[in-house]
Amino acid sequence: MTVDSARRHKYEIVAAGIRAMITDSLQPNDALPSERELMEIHGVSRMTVRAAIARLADEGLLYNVHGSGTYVGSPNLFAKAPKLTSFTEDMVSRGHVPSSRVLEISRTDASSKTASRLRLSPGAECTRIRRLRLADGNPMAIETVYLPGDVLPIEDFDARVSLYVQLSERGYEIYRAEQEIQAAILDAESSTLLGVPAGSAALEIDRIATDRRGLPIEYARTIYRGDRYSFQMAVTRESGDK
Amino acid sequence: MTVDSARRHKYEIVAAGIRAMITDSLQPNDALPSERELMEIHGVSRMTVRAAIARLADEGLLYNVHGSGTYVGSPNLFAKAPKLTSFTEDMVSRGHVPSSRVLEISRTDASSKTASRLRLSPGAECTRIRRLRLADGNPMAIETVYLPGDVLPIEDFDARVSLYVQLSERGYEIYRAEQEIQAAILDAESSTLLGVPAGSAALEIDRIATDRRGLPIEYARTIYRGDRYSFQMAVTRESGDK
DNA sequence: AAGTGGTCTAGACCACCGC
DNA sequence: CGGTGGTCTAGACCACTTC
Repeated sequence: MTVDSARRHKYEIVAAGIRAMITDSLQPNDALPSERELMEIHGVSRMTVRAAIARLADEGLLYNVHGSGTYVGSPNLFAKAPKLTSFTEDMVSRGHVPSSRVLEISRTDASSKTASRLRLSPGAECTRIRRLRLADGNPMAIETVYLPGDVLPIEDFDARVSLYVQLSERGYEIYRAEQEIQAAILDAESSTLLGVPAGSAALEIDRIATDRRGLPIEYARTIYRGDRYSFQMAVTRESGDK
Repeated sequence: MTVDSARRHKYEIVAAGIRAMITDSLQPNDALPSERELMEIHGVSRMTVRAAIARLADEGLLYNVHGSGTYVGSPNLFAKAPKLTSFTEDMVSRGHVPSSRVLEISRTDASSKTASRLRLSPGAECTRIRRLRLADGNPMAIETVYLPGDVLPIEDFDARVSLYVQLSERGYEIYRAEQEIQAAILDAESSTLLGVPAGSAALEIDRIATDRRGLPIEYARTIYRGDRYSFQMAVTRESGDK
């Protein structure tokens, strides 16, 4: 039984019902009952059925064919579209146990580049946190985070608590980010920290994270070991169209 | 005037109207008229207004705050969520002129890895196309594409026409893909082709592309010059939730 | 308390697919 | 042609923010 009585919205109940129907008795590319049939099955209006289906289609669990029907997606397509995650969340979702070692916490004046990324005036105060990030106790990445000074003053940072949780507690809710993924080669210092030979391949991910209003909250540069980390995602054609 | 009389759906007309309103007279974080007001302005029902707003919010142009209003997003957040693009489309959107040089076209028996990626039986026939990809005449990437033999027999391939167009003409509509982005280091052959020193950093993007039903159509491995190419995208938190 | 977006109903017509 | 998903209407109540 997948009944979840704690759900608040009807479309969530319907979505759960469809999920159960798929795992119980449907194969990839099988047709779902029509939207009108699902209305009667769940005793809801068509819009509610469609809201549930839209949700599941976003996840790649279903796909629609206009004029024909709604079908079950293929199992190898369940990989989800990329979303904004902290290192901690990312590692947990990959089945690793995350941890970290603080390399540096300091208050600095923003460089012109950092200032423009965080939309601060040049030379404004910011907090810089550099950490070695580990997965299952093994070095995975080196992360350098810059925060505007008033977002998280250096003296308030608690190394034992997830950064995103600390930010949330102070009223800064990260919502959106722009990321850039580049290839890099490890220098002597980084390769030593990560425990690989100098000159090894690495993945560098730069991120500017903002709240809903577009106010920059975090600029992070993370250097991942190329031999242990890759970035995976599902993409579709005609993103907004359809 | 942004009036587009050729639009088919009402929500597209409303969306165009909101777009014009933003560029004409609104600043980031300004509030939009309420949904009820927009109903009257455009003479449509509320659901139509909401469909238009949802569209624009997906693009990052707007954001909603429950109980408060709908607001204009920040201009630096207009970068869009990643979507499935061919090399040609990707380069054009970056403002480059794409071209390519065919290095190899052959019919091969799928290796066990390739076969499993394309969901073929091991040793099945497939078409392999290896091309040097250029942007503005300069080497940018080396792309190796594998297609199931019945999707595009080797003798039907036309090097002068975009691969995705050829596939579409044969009834294979690519819709979705899973991509993996990794760090790599160029070997002697690749670095020569790309015109950079051996040992340079590179970005490797592996892609399995399928149609709506999840049927694999293409497996592509592309090695990009690390000094000229980076992968950029916008991500949000709580992808499906909200 | 008033106004906002979020969910939901019970209908309707249209565009498209397959027989 | 009937059945399907896509769009749309004109209402309603709820959850939340703001004052």
